[in-house]
Amino acid sequence: MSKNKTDILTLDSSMRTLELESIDFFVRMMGILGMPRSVGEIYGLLYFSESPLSMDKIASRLEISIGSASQGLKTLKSLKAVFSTYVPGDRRDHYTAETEFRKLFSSFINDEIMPHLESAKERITRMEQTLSQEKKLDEFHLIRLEKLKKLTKTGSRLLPALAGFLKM
Amino acid sequence: MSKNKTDILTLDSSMRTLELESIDFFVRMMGILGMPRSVGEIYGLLYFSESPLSMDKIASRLEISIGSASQGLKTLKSLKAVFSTYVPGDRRDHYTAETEFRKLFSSFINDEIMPHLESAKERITRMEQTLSQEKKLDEFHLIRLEKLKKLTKTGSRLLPALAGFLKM
DNA sequence: TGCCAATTTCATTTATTTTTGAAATTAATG
DNA sequence: CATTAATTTCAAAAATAAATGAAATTGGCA
Repeated sequence: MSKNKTDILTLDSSMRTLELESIDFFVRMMGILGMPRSVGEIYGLLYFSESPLSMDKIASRLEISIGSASQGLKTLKSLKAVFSTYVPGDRRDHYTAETEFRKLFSSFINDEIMPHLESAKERITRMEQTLSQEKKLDEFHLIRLEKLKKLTKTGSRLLPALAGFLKM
Repeated sequence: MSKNKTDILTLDSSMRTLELESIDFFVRMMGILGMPRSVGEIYGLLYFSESPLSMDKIASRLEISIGSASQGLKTLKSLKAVFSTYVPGDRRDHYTAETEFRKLFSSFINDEIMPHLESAKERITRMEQTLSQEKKLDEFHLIRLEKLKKLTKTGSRLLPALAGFLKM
């Protein structure tokens, strides 16, 4: 289907302007969070789309490959940033953006940050063991380690709380 | 000097273990924040170093080029994550890690996040102008835009407050 | 069941980022 | 102020990440 630009041209030009700004907006936002361009593009497109879009429509509107679209949607689905919507009479999946940012942050924090914090804690435990094997009492390194512990503890308390606290 | 591993071998092996864990720790942490490997390595080395280190000592301990060390220190200085310490009788600069994480977050938020939020706000303003030029009242897109506004507003209030709130 | 559209996967290509290394610059010391 | 150590800069190389495109897989439907 629509490998041409018919879809684009059916939008009036202010809508297209808006769509492009939205895509640009989310490409940058997702960029801050370390997400690849295509992920931001897809989310930005869906965010301002009134109807759910199929994968091939997404790919053709954004002029990216279906491989990229599939990969990007996979990422977005795993972050719960996008979900499939049933469209009668069409066997393709159709996608809608999750627009409650609180949810997005919540799964971003859980999926992308918390695992790192957990392994950081394990590493700190290992460091404590190493240090306690030392005969001499090493004040300096003990203090440094305490700071790291506080850092990870604060992080793993604060971040999930934060997502819950948001009203968006 | 010391292009050989004399420096390393003067550390007893538990200290070296600790140093390596610290480097690894911060390589990963900084990685989450999108910082290159060398930046994490340098910070990790300095974090667990009792004395300030010169650039060439940093480069040789980490086995990275002086170009990388210079570049990485530049980044860390701009983030106020590292500062120069005067060492008598040595004409080289010596570096010490800032260990108050609150400060680090604060300048990270100010330097790396806030500018994006500011330009996001400008983009939203432009989008509102585009939308208001439309004759028909477009409920859907208005709501979406409102959400974006709330997002940027919440972000630019919450993030700086957060850094101030931290006790680390 | 067998067909075919839709989607996923993944090896290869392309683009981007980081590191290197050497030349240029800066700054301290005799 | 000339010399040389220290540092920065930046073009090129190396490493890494992302996108492509085609083959493999999945899953609905006749």
